[in-house]
Amino acid sequence: MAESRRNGTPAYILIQQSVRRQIQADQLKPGDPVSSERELARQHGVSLMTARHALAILEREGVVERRPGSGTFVAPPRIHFNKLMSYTEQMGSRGLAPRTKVILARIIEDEHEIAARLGLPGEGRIVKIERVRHSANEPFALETCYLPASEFSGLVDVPLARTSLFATLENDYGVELAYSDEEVDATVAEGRVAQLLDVPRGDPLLRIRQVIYSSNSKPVIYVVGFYKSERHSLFVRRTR
Amino acid sequence: MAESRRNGTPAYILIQQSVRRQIQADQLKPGDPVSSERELARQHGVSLMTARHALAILEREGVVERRPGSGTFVAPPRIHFNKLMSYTEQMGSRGLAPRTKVILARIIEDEHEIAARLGLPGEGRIVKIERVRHSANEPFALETCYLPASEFSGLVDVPLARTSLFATLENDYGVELAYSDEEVDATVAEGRVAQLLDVPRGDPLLRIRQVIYSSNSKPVIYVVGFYKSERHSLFVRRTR
DNA sequence: AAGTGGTCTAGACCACGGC
DNA sequence: CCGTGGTCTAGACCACTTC
Repeated sequence: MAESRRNGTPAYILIQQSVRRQIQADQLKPGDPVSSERELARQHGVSLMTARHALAILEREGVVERRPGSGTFVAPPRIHFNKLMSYTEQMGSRGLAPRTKVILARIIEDEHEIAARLGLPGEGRIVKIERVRHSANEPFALETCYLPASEFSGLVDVPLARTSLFATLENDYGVELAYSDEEVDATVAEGRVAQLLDVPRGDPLLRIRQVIYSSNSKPVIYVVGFYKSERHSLFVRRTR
Repeated sequence: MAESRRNGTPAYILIQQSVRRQIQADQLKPGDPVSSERELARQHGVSLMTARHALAILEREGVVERRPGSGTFVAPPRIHFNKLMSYTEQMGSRGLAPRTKVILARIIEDEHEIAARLGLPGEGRIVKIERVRHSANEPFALETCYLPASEFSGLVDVPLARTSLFATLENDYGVELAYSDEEVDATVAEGRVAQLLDVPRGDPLLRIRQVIYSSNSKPVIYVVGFYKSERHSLFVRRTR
């Protein structure tokens, strides 16, 4: 095998990264042609199939569009359908600064239903973090996260107002978040939720309950979120 | 190139089909091992990379799971996350009989916003179909569909109370539905919607606006749906 | 040790797009 | 026409799981 890999990283991932970097650095804009398969293969000293593999994954992720007979092009600014992203990442991808207020961060017990969602025994200790998300100095979401305290009790001391929960988990705890299953429905604002979101009671809210799993399919976070309806909608892509 | 293709169909698609057939015919149940890459390659007289390609696609579709060092296995009966299904199909998959009442089916004009969603010129004629979905003899959803009248004006005469719109489009019109983009938010029941759904005004409703595209990426249907919240929630899977 | 999936090579021919 | 992506070959080594 040619020494196309610097360390243990597969060559096709290095190629993806190099293309992604060019897009991120605005050297390539939507619609611009990406180096062709043959070109990438040559540049990286790699076989054609390997360069193809890299582009195939970028295409599947929607980063790039391939037009047979014509070339490979940077995909138009896509809405990130069905993409698991933290609030920080979502805001960042729109060039906005996230603002978060932590309402509560402590360890709770005897929440059997939540423990069950996390696959924990009934009396499992749980980290509970309640945050209000702001945009334009106005609250628009209330998100309550629950995590197993056995692994993540240290989170209660992390300054989550300015640190991303996703980033902390991935960087400091070595957790690789992989996917989430969400249940979406509609409710109306009441009591504490109405108060924290600063909306009249009776206003419609989108409620999203999600379980986020790590790459080994273990539940890591259970999140219940309430979103002001006129400020937030959810985009989903379904395929047949 | 070896004559691995009978007609013009690529070999990797034929391999996919053969695996799918075995699963469909219950010869392979969830958890059962699928023939290994090398075995499939031999069976189909094809190179390893080609067999791999076939399995890679089946994996991406969630049909199959690959465990390095171990094998490839039929994926467990997956909940159809992010799957584009008609109401009829959804009910059918739960063993329930669909019940639908057609409120309105006619051709409208001068609906510029809707025409825009369908990619039509402003004054395009549009088929509008309004239906109430029932379950347990109780209305739970109001769905309004819009389609370009240029192609689908015949739909106003189809008995859509007992015929699936998806099935009609796919069978009678030769349209291949491919994917949909949905925007989900929360509203409250008001006026005509509250009346048709038989709920008090002010009750929370889930609103889903979706554009359904055919396989050539042309918008075919625009649907606005209102769903009783306590009877309906939406499941979404996101991946990182 | 044998078998599996994951990565990779160095070529090949095809259909199609744009000039 | 040449360059592009799409398909394909006949091998190879690796890390891993299973026995």
